[in-house]
Amino acid sequence: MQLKKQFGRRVQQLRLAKKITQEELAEHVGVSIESISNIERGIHGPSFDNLEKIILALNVPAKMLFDFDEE
Amino acid sequence: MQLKKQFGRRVQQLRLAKKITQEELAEHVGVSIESISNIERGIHGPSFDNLEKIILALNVPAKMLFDFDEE
DNA sequence: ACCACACCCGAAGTCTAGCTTCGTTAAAGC
DNA sequence: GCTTTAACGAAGCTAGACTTCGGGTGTGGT
Repeated sequence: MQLKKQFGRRVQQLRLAKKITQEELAEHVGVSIESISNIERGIHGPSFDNLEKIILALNVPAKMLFDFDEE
Repeated sequence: MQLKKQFGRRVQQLRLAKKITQEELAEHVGVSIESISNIERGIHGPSFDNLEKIILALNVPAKMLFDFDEE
């Protein structure tokens, strides 16, 4: 429950750093914009396959998405 | 596909570092021993809720489970 | 004032894959 | 030879990831 929210905030931070919209990220990942919205708000986490796609779309090392200290 | 295997190996490494068996980890996480076995072999990744429980069970920061460089 | 954009937020339904329970096999240690 | 640990397959269940609908909010541009 805690982790989803922390992860969601991290996705949003890295997405904004890339200056792309939720819709653009959704297209790159291959999911709906609502799914990205839900992930960023911590409603639910991504599947492991989509986690990998998010990492590729944001072009960051995996551990950066779980590095909550350097927010 | 790539990520599940890397993640699985990392779980095994950190579990062995704690000197606990798959069965003990399974009990702490609250899943079956086969599920832990499948995760470590990269058959499937954990759900986000169980990912959080794995982090707690191994007592490591989340990013350490995705830090594949320091294997 | 109006429109477009970006996003939040439900509700309700679909469906994948995470998880389970069976069973078998095999290596390592004592 | 017994026990422990873990790999591995198959088959079924189910939670939750994901979807589509619809409505709402705030901002910036013209």
